[in-house]
Amino acid sequence: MTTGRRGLQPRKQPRQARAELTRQRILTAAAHVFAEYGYAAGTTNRIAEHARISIGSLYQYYPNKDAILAELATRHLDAGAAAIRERQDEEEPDSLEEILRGFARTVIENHLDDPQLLRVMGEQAPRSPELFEKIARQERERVAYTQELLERHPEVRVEDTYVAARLTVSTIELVVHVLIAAPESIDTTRLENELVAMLTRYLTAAPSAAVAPPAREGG
Amino acid sequence: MTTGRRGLQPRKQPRQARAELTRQRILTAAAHVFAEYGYAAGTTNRIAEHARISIGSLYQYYPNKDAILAELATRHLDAGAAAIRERQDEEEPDSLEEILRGFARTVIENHLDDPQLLRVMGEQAPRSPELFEKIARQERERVAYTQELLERHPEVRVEDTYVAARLTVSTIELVVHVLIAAPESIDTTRLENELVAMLTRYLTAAPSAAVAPPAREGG
DNA sequence: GTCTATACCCAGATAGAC
DNA sequence: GTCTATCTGGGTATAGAC
Repeated sequence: MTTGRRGLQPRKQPRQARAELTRQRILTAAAHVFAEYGYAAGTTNRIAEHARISIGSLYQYYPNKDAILAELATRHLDAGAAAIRERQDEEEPDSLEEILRGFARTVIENHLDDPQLLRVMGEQAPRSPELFEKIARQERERVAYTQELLERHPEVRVEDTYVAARLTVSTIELVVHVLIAAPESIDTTRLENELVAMLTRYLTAAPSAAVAPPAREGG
Repeated sequence: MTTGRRGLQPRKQPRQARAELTRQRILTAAAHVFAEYGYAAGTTNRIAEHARISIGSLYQYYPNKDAILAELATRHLDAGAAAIRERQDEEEPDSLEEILRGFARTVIENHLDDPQLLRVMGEQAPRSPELFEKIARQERERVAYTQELLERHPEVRVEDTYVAARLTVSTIELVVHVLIAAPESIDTTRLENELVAMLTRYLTAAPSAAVAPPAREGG
């Protein structure tokens, strides 16, 4: 077995497969390193070290540090979008509460694997214009979808569906984001229940009831 | 008017006053620069430039970059804490709704002057252990205070006051934080109303009502 | 007490051998 | 295609003149 060959091709080129594997190793290492050290201290050297490849090799696969984080972020975003779309494809439950529950659960599940990394990505990462735009677009899509939902659902009672949709989307994402990553973490089922309860009541109660104080001087 | 003197003192020494003024200049410049460029790109050179002093002078007043940001953060935190305490000293309104409204309004007001800076501080700043601890302590205090409030208030109906308190505090702070800084901003009064409505309904409705689906098979 | 000039540090990125 | 060794850039921080 010298420089073997197995036919006419110069070599059974494993380029794509191996390369893809290496990329994956780098991403996994990067996720670990960013989660543990944060963005700034998550150096490419550390990432390479943790991936058991040299720094030179790392730069064969990614042009720079931001590109690595951007790919992690993109994958997370895509996974989230896919999960939501998937859920939408199943037929929608009737009650608003169950719809919200599905939404909350999806977001929670999407945050479970590596809350620390998610925290770093969401909070410390410098967002490139493209990434920023991607995030913004996804946000807008969710708000639009939610607004539409609020408008067609008979249980809903809110004055301004756009504001309500933004509040709903933001609340779920933000609260899940920080409470999952919080040091003293909350049971996820409970978190889901409370979020759902909060939003359901908000969206289905008559708007004026809670906002205006009970008439005081008779009328 | 040569090197004038006005009495026996070597000179009306303006040390403290001028120094304090310079510190303030630096802080103001830093706030501007951090808000505009973010933490990493908000270099000390830029800060000095914007404050119209030399980089050398800047380091006469602050030992390093983090110290500058830490002081900005500390001032914000202290201002917030003071505002809340102040509000507590006035007598508390009776209705839960008005209490929550006061809380929400205070947080909103505290975020109005420089949302961008707040965003950078909250999201990108490397938190030193001391600063981190300070933030955590303030968070715990607010949660504890809120929990106590929930426990003694007759309108409140929640299973777990601790979880409810955390959710309440997190929701107000997070949602205000991002929606104020959002590109397409929401009217603050509306934001306040919606938040108050959401939380009031959440905290005062009977817990089981919204969580359990309406009985389906008769019972 | 303020400045200019510069030293230092270290992470990102590259060159070139193998 | 992977490595080691090295360069580069620029931000932080300091030295020393004035």
